[in-house]
Amino acid sequence: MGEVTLKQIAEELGISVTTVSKALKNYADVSPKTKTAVINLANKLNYQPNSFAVNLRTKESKTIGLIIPEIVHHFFSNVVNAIIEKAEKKGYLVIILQSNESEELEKKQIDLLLSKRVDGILMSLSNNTKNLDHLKKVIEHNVPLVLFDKISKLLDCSKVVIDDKSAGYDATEHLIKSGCKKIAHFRGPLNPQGSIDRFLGYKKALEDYNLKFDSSIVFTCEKVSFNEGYKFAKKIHTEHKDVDGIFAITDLVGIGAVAYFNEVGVKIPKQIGIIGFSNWFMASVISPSLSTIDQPGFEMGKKSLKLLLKEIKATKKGNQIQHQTVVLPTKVIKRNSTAF
Amino acid sequence: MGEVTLKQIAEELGISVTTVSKALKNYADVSPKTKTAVINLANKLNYQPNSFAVNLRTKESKTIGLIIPEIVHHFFSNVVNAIIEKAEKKGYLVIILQSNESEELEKKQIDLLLSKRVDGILMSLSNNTKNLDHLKKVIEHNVPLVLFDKISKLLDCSKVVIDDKSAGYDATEHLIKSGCKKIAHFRGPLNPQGSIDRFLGYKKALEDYNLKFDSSIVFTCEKVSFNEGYKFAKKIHTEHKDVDGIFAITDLVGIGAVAYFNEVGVKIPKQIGIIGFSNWFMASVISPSLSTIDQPGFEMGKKSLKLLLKEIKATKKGNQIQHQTVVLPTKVIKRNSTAF
DNA sequence: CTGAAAGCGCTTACAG
DNA sequence: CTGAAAGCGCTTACAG
Repeated sequence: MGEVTLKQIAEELGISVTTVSKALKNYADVSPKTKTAVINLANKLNYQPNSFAVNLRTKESKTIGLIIPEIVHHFFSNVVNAIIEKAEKKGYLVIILQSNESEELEKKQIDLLLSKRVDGILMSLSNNTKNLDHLKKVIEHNVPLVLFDKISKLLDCSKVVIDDKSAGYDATEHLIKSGCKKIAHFRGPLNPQGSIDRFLGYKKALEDYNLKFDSSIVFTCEKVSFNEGYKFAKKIHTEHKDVDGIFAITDLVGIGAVAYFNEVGVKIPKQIGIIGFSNWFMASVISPSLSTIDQPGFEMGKKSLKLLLKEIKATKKGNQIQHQTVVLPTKVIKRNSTAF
Repeated sequence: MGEVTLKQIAEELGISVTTVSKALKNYADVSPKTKTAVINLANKLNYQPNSFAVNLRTKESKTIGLIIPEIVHHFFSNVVNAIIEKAEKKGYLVIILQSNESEELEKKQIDLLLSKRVDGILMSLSNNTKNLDHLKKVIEHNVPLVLFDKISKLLDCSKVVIDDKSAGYDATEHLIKSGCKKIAHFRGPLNPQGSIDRFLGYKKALEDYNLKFDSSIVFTCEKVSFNEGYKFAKKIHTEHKDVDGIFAITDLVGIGAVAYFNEVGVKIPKQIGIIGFSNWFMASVISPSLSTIDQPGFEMGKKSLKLLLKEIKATKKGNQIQHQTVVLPTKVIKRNSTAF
């Protein structure tokens, strides 16, 4: 199939490429008659502008890049869902890359996206990203960048987050108000700000309610996995019999704990209350259903994209960009794993 | 930041753009001295070829399109995971679009990808796609197309699938061998080939083992959801007390059934055996854990991509393409929801 | 070993 | 209202 070009239409109609281009773009200075003739022929030939040529001329790709740690993940797949759906409606396509929690891969991917000349980049940092030079490069290149969920406070760009500290506080407070007196925390890795903040919220809640903080019942998940939840629950059960509440960094970890206690016959929430984080579907259907914090993935994707498109538009116009940080609300979802 | 171009390098070095281009592409007919000088300066200036120009010249975008029904889905997110990971390694970027099970959207997305001039398209059909003209268009445009999982037999292109009929047979046979005498099926929607084939496999197994087929215990899921599994389980429990086995079209539906029976105190697998389909993580951690059919999503993504890249290469060379259909193996995963 | 020239397909400032 | 011309940044066949 020879692709139809402006030139072909022009020749067939005996007019210039310029006029064809203008007619198709509905410029005012083309006679209605010519316009109609061009449009009809273009339709008949099923003309599609060559986007490579358009890109080169306009210096826009109408494509945005998205980097997330992993796509097989309840929260991120929801964010992705929102982003590609909304982007499509606005005329943008989305290239998705996974960092697999690797700083090195993340660096390469940024270079890739930059060399592809995406119009903007949306991303959530890998847990292991410490050096931020690759991201500063994006900013220096004047490519709009919006960070969501896993962000770095050191980066001068727009961000969309939840308040992890207050969410961690709420989760812990919910356990306390459910009657828990000794609350363990299965925390996330040491590096990411989100898991630090949830931990700080946990600590603050204990403090406010006069419960002693005890570092021996704070366990650190490296992988944030079902197995870690299971393993730490076992540790609690065998070495810390007095613990009567657990705040798990994610639902998956919480579900691991639930599975362990179900197995050994410890009654939830009677003997121990458990709350997770994220509100993924699974949490609502296990038995007992898991109380959790609702983390609005779809909203976060939507908002991030909106901010990015705004910045892309501003950059194009050469306007100064006002970076902003949007904090999305979270809420406690009470289910059967906590008695309240 | 003014972008660095070949022209700038050429001027700075006092040589021609042609030579710069050749040096950077390691052509043989450039003196080592010139080559070194060019490469050094290019590195120093952090030169990146303008991909828009390269695309226009080479008529390749090094980008492939991927359309799936939905991304928030265990099976598809695994396929996507494989595709973007492998594509990146091969120098291809992936644009992902969701059809949301809409034929109309799917059509639009094909046009979008075609107008973006992706080098090839990977896709899994929406359940509601009946007219295939948009896909024939892809083939006519000479853009390589590989269908996976949800395919149409009417399309002349490469395909990667599982044998749904034999997998459905295996699932049903597993229930029979576990001692079930009256087996219900919570089937998928009427249109997609996969759910038809699983149903046929179910029917065939009943036949082979001399169990009577009874259409009143075949329920059709429109949404393939947890709620449908729950609802149909309830129907079974109240109206078909003699049913002692259920083959659910997916794990999610199966888990809905498990949830219902747990709630009303029906013992699984003692009173009723249940098997799902797909082997998503959740199936392994609910209680009782759900027996299922392992559906190799990652493998399917990997294989589909491999086929597509092969066809892209062949098309570029103008070679004739041999379409092929790859059937990936599935296997029964025995867990605690079936007694065997 | 080097470079002038053509061309990929489009857009747009400018002249008439 | 129309079109010739320049140009986006690259690649490559061709000449020397």
